[in-house]
Amino acid sequence: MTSTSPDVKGRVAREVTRRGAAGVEPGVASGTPVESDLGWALGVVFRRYAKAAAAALEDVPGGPRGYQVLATAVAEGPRRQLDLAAQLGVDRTVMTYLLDDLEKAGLVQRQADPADRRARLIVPTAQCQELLCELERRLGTAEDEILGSLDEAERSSFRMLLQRVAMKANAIDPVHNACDLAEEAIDRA
Amino acid sequence: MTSTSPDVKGRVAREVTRRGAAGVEPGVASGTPVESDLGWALGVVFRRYAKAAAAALEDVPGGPRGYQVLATAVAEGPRRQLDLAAQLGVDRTVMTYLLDDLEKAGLVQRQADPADRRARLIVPTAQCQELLCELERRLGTAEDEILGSLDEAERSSFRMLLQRVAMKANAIDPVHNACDLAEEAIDRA
DNA sequence: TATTGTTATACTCTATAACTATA
DNA sequence: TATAGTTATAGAGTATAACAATA
Repeated sequence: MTSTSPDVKGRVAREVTRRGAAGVEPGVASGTPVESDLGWALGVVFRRYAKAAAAALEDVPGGPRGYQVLATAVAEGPRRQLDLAAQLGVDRTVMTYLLDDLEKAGLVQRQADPADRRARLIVPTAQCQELLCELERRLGTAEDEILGSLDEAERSSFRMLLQRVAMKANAIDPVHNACDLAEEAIDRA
Repeated sequence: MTSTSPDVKGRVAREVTRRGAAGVEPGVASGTPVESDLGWALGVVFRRYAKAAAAALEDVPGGPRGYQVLATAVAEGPRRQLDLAAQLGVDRTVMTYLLDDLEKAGLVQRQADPADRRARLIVPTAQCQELLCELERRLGTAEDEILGSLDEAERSSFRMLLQRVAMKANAIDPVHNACDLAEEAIDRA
């Protein structure tokens, strides 16, 4: 635990992102002095969750991303390929590869949109529905493990606070604007 | 906001990682039904923080990773290049490039380790110290913005709970084991 | 002419392997 | 022989650009 750092000055030893906004590798925290740091804790928890989720979704083509496509397609009904890409924040070319794999696995089908023959509607198969139920279960288990150090009351408190922070973060960041896109999609339908 | 999802089944529409454990692009949440999900919230908050940190550390060679190197070097004193790499969880080849840039910017120097002429000690310069103070300030501001939706009491409560979750996550995951490496380093010195 | 989706290509980041200089 | 560090190379993953089909 870098247990050898009595000379840390203030928050200088903080752990920021542990990999920038683009890296991948795990990275480990360095211990005592940094553990009071938000960025460090956030990074550790997030990566732990990401790792657990990736493990739970290992057999899904495209991993977590593939899962998101399936979940969205099931939850919101058949959607056009490009809308799906925009909503999930993935590049449209990536979406092509992703769907190639998912289709090959028999989890979705590409159907021509009767309203616009250029577009393809992504429709989940029955097999997809089944799989999602199982994945749901696994992800729930993973969540519980992550929050294992908190009792029930703390857990719900933590979830609530995190939710509020997330809501604000999401509101501030005008990223891809899935909301607007979704809205448009309704109008179009 | 995917405001159009009255038919969501259970937690099927949850947002996992929004990019897998390896992706990069931002990705946006889809709204109402998923906002009760841990993975979604975690992803949003983490990415928001990562983004803010990256922006705050924009002028640091190597970005957040470069910052970590500097912070560690300052906090723990001159360390050997390879130990630093192991501790921060970066590949040793990446560390070479990283240090090339940091050295070019006059933030660190590579000095031959008198105890082992193969090794290089990474020593921060005075300029590095100055820069770190400024970066500390910026990062603190970024943190405050992230937690802007919480009042003081909630903020400290959130930090505490997150810390506990992080401690456990960090303990469970036997990743690179910076602790052991650090321990070894002491014995060696 | 603009847009959906595909393909091919290029770019970025990271890891692997080979090399040097020391030990 | 093994290790610290460098360099060159190859490998994912992503984004850009050109293309076909349709609007």
